[in-house]
Amino acid sequence: MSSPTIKDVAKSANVSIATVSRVLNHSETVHKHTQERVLEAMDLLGYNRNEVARSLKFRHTKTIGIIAPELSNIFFMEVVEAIERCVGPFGYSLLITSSNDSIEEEKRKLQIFIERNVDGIVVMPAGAEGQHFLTKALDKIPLVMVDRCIEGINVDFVETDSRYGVHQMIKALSHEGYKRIGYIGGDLSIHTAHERLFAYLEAMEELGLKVENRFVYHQGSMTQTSGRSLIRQALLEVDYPEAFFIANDSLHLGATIQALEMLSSSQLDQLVFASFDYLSYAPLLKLCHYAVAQPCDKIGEEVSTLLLKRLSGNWEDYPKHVMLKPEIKVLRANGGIPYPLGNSKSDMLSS
Amino acid sequence: MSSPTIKDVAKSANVSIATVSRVLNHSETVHKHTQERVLEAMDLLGYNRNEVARSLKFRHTKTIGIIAPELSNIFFMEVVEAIERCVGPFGYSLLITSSNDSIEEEKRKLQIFIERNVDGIVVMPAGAEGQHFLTKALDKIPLVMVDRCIEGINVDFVETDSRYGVHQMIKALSHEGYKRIGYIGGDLSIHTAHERLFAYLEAMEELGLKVENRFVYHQGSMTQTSGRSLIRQALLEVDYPEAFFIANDSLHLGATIQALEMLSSSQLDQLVFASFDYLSYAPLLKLCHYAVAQPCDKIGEEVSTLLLKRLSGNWEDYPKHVMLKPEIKVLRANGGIPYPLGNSKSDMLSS
DNA sequence: CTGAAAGCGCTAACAT
DNA sequence: ATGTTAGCGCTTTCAG
Repeated sequence: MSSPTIKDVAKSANVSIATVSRVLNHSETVHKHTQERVLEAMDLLGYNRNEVARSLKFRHTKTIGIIAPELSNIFFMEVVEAIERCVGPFGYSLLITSSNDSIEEEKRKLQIFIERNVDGIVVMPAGAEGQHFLTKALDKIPLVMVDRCIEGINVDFVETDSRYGVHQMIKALSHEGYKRIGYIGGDLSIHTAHERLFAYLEAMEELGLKVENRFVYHQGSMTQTSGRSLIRQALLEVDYPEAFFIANDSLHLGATIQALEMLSSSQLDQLVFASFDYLSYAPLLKLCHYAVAQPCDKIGEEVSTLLLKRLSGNWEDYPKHVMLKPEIKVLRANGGIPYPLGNSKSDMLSS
Repeated sequence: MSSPTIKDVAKSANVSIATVSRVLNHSETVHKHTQERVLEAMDLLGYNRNEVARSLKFRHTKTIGIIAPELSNIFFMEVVEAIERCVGPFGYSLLITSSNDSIEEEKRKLQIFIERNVDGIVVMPAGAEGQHFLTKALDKIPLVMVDRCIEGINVDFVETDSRYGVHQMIKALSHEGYKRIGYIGGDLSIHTAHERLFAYLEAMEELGLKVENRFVYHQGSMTQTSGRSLIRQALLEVDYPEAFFIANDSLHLGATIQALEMLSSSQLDQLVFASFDYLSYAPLLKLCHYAVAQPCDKIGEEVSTLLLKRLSGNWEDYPKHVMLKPEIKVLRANGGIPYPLGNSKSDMLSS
């Protein structure tokens, strides 16, 4: 009928449930012979430990809740995969859910995680609003944010150095001779969109390049659809710039596809991109001369380390902000040309 | 200190725990005034329901376990997203894990799911071995397989009609005038690799096209890396075919990138692909004339429907095999030309 | 070395 | 309308 419990095993092996529990937990204090009988009984009945009962007893579930804006995004999933590799060996499983880029949904999912007693939470926030992270229950649950952070919410946070990455992109474009560089990004309420726009502005200024506001797009979500429509607006102008920096891979994908559709091949030869992110299909983005590759594995590792540390009760450096250096890719096949890396404030990085 | 329980709330509101439980469960039989007091107490203490305790009581966890060969694969994650959309409204959360394409890992993850009392399981099997799915515990847990099935394991299963898709691809290529069509796939122990190879062979025969075994590759996993190395072998021959059918998107991606690296642009003009899968970056796969787009959302829906049905105790049509018709894409921008769809055995499908 | 019993947080008879 | 209590499956003192 219902799954066998230690009670059933105990009866079958003619011992008490305490003894069954002992062999389950590899206690040394149980007689060889008894142990065998118990093991046999377990086998016979097809017994499986009930983790939810243990969870109730121990007040931990050995699960980490993860909230991502979408699941079908390679970047997010690569860091999730890395997290699983890191925390899995410690017995943790992942409860993964999507916020669908909605704060409301994020709120709901967070509540579910709390009620399910997850031991830790990692979230890639959907937006700039984060009051829901201030709830009392979260005082006891380690929470680390990834990729996007929220102003006023001081929690452990790991991200890639956007500023460094963007500066390198603009520098590379400039070094190649481009003076007019447009920008394609997303709504400023998205942390990375905000960071990257300002880094772009800063870099342009530093290099003495003029920013043409008409070609600086920062609206909407950072999706493929948005990428298409933004670049479309630009390409509809007669005097659009030859180069664009694009703030993430979805936008980049959309922009490339749109450009391929709208432009003749000679026009295409005159259009160059540099962008954030470098994922599995990056080699196909032919207009791209330079890209910033985020260290997904490393991000996952850092998140896990932080989580495991908090889980073990160590809060000494809370809240910690870890900033990872990305790798700069020069796509020579597409026309990118190597340039001197680094700048006054950052140190060298291999490509 | 520790999270407040109904006990704390009861004390604070000066009622019994039963009453607290009643307001928690929206029982009608509690006095308005009492209810208010309880609600206030909850609010004051920051009470959250403990789902683990409820799970123990109810013997269900409201969670569905999902095992995918990898998480950073858009196809898998799109179906997972669809599943979440379908079962979420019924209160289910997803415990998602990767088998890393390893049977051993799959076995381990399955055991974890059983011990955690997931209510249902969906798995995209890593390989052709599936003895571990025969364990007694699974008699009580609905399990549905997706995309790949395992011989001898009769469970609910939903897949895309590979045969139909492949036939259409070969037909399209043939209609466009190609007579020599190679095949790039994976190890036959992978269900889809097996299905698609035989469909290819069958279609070639049906159309009176000669199969050249030298250019029929079916080995290794269906990954980007494998795609690169397989097409490389082909392109190293002087007389490689002008057209190839490729069995999935990762292989396709690898093959395209490799071809782009190895071939001159005039050689590239002479190379044509048709393939299974059509994902977000598909428009960039320039060598592709035709593609089979799997209905990810529909797959997720079917899986969910089946799962929910079993979960509600309805096993009447078990084991059910649902086969979904894919959509055929003609990539005109890349040179694909529309052709008469359908064949003697299948009915028409819009493109 | 083994057993009895309490308790983790909650629900649901069964009482009152 | 509300309180008392047993019990979900397990671990863990405390006794023997």
